[in-house]
Amino acid sequence: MSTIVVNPHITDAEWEVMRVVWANGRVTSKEIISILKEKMDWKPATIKTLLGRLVEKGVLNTEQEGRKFIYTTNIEEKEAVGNYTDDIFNRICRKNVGNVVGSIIEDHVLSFDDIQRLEEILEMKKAFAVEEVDCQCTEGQCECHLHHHGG
Amino acid sequence: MSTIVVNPHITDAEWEVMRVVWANGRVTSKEIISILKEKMDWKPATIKTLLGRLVEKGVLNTEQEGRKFIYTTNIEEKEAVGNYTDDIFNRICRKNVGNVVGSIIEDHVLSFDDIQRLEEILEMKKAFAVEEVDCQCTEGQCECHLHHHGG
DNA sequence: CATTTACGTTTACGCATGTAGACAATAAGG
DNA sequence: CCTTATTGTCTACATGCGTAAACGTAAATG
Repeated sequence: MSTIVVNPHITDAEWEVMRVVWANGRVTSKEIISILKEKMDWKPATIKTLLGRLVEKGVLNTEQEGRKFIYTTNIEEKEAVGNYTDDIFNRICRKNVGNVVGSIIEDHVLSFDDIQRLEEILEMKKAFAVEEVDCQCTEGQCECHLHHHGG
Repeated sequence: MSTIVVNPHITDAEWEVMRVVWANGRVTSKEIISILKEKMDWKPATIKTLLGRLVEKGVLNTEQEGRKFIYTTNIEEKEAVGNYTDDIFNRICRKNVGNVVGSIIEDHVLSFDDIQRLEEILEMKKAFAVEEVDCQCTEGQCECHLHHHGG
């Protein structure tokens, strides 16, 4: 039984549905519709479409239970979030990752525990830190190469 | 002179073009086409379309210089990246921001300087840290509320 | 058993996006 | 001045996405 899980794109609208599935584990369309009723100004049909697409893409599973279907996820939230964050960091120069992380931290509220955990992670990262991060950008797509052709 | 800069969406393809503009400041379409020639398997026409759309959206400026146009950005990279990162953090529970940042750090190479800078930022954040981050999710979209209705 | 209700599937449609050819205008060169 | 090359604009088209109505089918209910 090999569950092949690829990396399908979860769109904005679909993500709203996925959050409900991730938070609740086993849900019916009815529950999802009810939970999203207020936040999203969607007709039930809209959610049904999204569910259909998510099943089609293999992001969600269905098990028929009596007359209704139970939806479960094939992709954990952590994984989906990871894919999403990877997208960002593929859009910037690697040399810049530290700065972007810095900005993220500055812009968000953290708990004491969060901070402590992050400090621990940083402590561990020191063992693998480099003098200068390697720029992997195509020449002309980041400033790192500027000194190569004297601008 | 008030430069009103909104927050238009920069698509994946457009981003490739923007990176060239951000890295080089003042560029012609010819330069962009040349820089992206190998990385993206695009016909020159494709880049022209993207440039047109970016100008239309107000992301890029054009100044006519002789026969050709010089493209310059209206939106700094940092800002665009910020918009992008905000998207992610709007997709997850605030309580989870710390963990996501932790994963990002774990997954990327950092320099000693990066780590030190991040440590400094964390140090400063301690002054504003909270005991527990406030969950702002719609009920049913994250696990924080689970204990409210005993599931 | 007939009717109503609930739920998934099919169809629909406009706008965004990736990709690019065709066309127009203008500068350069002969 | 006419031809050619260059560069921006217009048009095109398939697919993805947001949004939703219509439809079919099966379960619940009377």
